[in-house]
Amino acid sequence: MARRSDHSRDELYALVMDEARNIIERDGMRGLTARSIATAIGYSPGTLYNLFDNLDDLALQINGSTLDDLYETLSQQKRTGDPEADLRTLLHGYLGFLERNPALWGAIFDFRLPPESALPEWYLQKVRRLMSMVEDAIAPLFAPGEESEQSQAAGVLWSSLHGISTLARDGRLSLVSGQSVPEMAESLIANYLAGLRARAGKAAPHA
Amino acid sequence: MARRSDHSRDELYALVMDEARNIIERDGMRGLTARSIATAIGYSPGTLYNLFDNLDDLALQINGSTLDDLYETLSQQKRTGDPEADLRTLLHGYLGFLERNPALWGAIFDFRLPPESALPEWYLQKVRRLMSMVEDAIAPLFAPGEESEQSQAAGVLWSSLHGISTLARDGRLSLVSGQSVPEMAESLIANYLAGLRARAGKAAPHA
DNA sequence: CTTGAAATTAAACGTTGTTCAATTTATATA
DNA sequence: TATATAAATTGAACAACGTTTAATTTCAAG
Repeated sequence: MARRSDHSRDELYALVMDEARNIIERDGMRGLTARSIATAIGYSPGTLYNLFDNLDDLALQINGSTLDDLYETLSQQKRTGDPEADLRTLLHGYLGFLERNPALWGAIFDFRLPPESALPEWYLQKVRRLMSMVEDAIAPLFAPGEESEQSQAAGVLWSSLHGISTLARDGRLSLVSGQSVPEMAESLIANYLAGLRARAGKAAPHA
Repeated sequence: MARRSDHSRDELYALVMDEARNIIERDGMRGLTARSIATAIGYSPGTLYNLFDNLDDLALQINGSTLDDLYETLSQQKRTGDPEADLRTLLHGYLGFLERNPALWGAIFDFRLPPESALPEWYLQKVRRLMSMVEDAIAPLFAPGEESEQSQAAGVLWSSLHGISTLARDGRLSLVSGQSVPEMAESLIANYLAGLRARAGKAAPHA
């Protein structure tokens, strides 16, 4: 019925986000309901709507913060300048993150906003920031003026990796004998880079 | 309250499936509710439970039939025996299907069953059957005894393609200038195959 | 013609996301 | 310090959801 001073607005926001993360990691996206969050933190469902537009907004905030987390993790890695080595470093950072936060990472792709509505710009920027890490790693393989090819290649690598880990998560890839995500991802990187290098060897030397 | 003879059991099943497909293609997975299907076909919600275990089961049946549709489509294509050509044929069959049934195809990946429960065997077989088409296409690149590498490569190609089209669908790939799904997919195939061929050139010749 | 199984429904239950008037408190102003 | 204003919180309500069940009607078999 009334105003409380248990938590500041920011504290409450953090409280909600933390509890939401707990629930997602425990019960998946299906368990994330307004009431489950509210009762867990000792507030009423209505309070959530003072902090978030709706549950979709809340989910989007969660996913945004997960993207930030991954970015922070990968940012602390060292780069060598060698594309394959750096890509593999990124890969294992990514896989480690995925292992530590499987459901939280899965939530990024479980979440679908209502059709016709697009992801907000602030969210897309977080994705772009991650993808440009890949772009930087493969930069040595491209000549000046090939920025478009470079970002396309980064996009291919990024989304392919996403595809591999996503299908693996659903068990949709438990097909033949021992196909592990790291193995498949390594295969992707090694072979795709080989292709890129071959192309560069033929086409690049002009300047 | 009573038995009707408007439709046989099979007719009713088909009626439900068709209407479910309509709804998914119009409103996405979010619009697929027991009541929306039932009222559209002039039955009551309860009737659905005479045909399906629950809505998850219904969704799984829909997705299974979508996998079948794609398989039929791809099966009618001609193969040449050249891996790259055949893969590109498969790719464009896939992309065409995706263009004709965007939401229906998306439903396959939107759908998440409750955690801890796995996809049924009959469903996984439909996925495997599709993936083995890729496996067959790249067969010439592998020597006898390399079946494991071959199916791994098929898995990589399949899930990477899935990743590309999925991220594109959500607008998560509209990043830089003109990155189209076909372009990215072609890049994936061309470069990954180049890598495979290079490897084969070095390692394969033993028999 | 009777009997039993199958199909269908209305109604109900518990849960969901979301809104809103009412209420309490904190803060700013005079 | 008293008072007005704004903010925060809630319970209660609403419509929609998935699902179950008892009751009812019809079909098919004996």
